[in-house]
Amino acid sequence: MRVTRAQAEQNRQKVIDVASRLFREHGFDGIGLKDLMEGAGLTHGAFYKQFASKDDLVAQATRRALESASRRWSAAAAANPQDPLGAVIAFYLSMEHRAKRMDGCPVVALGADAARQGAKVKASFEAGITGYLEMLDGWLGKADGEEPSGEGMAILSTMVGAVVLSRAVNDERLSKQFLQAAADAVRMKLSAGDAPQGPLQ
Amino acid sequence: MRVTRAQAEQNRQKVIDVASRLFREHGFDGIGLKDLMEGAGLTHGAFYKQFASKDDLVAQATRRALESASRRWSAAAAANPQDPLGAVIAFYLSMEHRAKRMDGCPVVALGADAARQGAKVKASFEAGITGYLEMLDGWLGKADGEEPSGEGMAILSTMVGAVVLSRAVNDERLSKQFLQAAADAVRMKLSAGDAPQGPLQ
DNA sequence: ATTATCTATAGATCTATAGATAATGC
DNA sequence: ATTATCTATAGATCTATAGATAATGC
Repeated sequence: MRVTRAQAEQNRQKVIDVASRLFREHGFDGIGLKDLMEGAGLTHGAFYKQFASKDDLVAQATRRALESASRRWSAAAAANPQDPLGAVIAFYLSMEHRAKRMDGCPVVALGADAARQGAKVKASFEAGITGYLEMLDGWLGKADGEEPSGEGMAILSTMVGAVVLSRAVNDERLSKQFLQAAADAVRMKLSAGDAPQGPLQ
Repeated sequence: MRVTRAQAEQNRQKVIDVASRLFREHGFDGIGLKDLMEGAGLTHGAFYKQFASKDDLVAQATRRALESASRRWSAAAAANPQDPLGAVIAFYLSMEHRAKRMDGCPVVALGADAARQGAKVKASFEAGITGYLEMLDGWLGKADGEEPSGEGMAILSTMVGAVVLSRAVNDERLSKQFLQAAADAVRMKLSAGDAPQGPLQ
C-alpha cells in the first residue's frame, strides 16, 4: 500500500492536476472528493494526508489552472513572434476552446465561481489575470508601466466575455458569431495602435 | 395549512423569484431546496407540488432572471432616451453591480454555470442574450436586420467580461479599472458610429 | 518506526417521496 | 372531495475522520 516519498508527491501533484481540470468542467461545487481522487487513481480516504480540506485543494487547483493557462498564452506567442496577440486570439476565440471547458481558460470556466470563493482563490485569479494583462501590454507596445493599461483590460474583457457568452447559448452559429465579433474587435484595437485614445468623458 | 389557489400560485412565483436571486448568489449547485423554500417562507416538503424537480426550478428561475435583467436594461434606457447605452453602461459597469451578485446580470453570475446545464437552461440564456443584442443594435442605429450585429456582440462581450473579471479579483482598484476600461472602450465604439468597419482579415 | 494508502464509517446534507393535516372549493 | 402545505423519512452523496495495512526509510 505504501509508496515511495517521490511517488507520494507525484500522486499529490496528479490530484491537483486532475482537480484543476475537473473543477473547470463541473465547477467547484459540481464534483466531490471521491470522484476527484478516483480521477487521480486513488481512493478518497487518501485525500486528507495530502490536503487540509476541499477548500485547500480548490485554492491549489485554481493556482495550477491559471499557471497552466498563462503558459499556454506564452507558448502560443512564442510560436508566432511576429503576431503574438493574433496567435492567442486564434485559439482563445475558437470553437475548440468553447467546447473544451476542461482544458480551457479558468477565468471563463470558473470566474463566476471565484466570485463566491475566499480571498485565497481570488488571489490566484488576480495573479493569473495580471499575468495576462502584462503579456497583452507587451504585445500592444505599451511601456511596461507600474500598472496595466486600460486597453489591455478592455481586450481581455472582450475575450473573456465572448467565450462566456458563446458557451451559454445552444446555437452554434451564434456562438461562432460572438467569437468572430470579439476577434474582429480586438484586431481593430490592435491595428489602431496608439491612435485616437481618449474616453469621451 | 391549505391556502387559496391564488395564494398557492403566489407562493410558486415567490419560490421562482427567490431562486432566481439565490442561484445568482450561490450558483445552481451552491444552494439546496431546503434553503430555497425557506427563503420563500415555505417548508421544503411543499416543493414537489410546485415543481417537477430541482432542474425544473433551475430552468424557470433562469428564465425569470433573464427577463428581469432585460427589463432593467429597458428601464434604464427609457429613463435616459438621449443616451440609452450610456445609461445601461452606468449601472452595468459599476462597483454596485460588481458587489450585488444576487440582483445583478445572470449572464455574469451564472453564464459559466449555464455551460454545464441542459438545453432548456441554455435556451433561456440565448433568449435573454438575444434580447440584449436587439436593444444594443437599436441604440447603435443598426438596421434591425435578421441577425444581431457583430458590433453589438463585441460590446456585450466587453461588458460581460469586465464584470466577470472585476468579481474574480480581490483588489478593488483593479476591479474599478476593469469596469472603467470597458466603459471607455464601449463609448469609443459608440462614438465611432459606422466608422472604419472591417475586420483586418 | 514511520507513513502513504486503503477500508470503513460518522455525521451532515441533498433530492425526492409518503402520508397526515386542515382549509379551500365544489 | 380536493389539495397546498407540513412532518417525517428514504436513499444517496458529501466532507471528514479513525483505524488497519504494508511497504518505505532510517
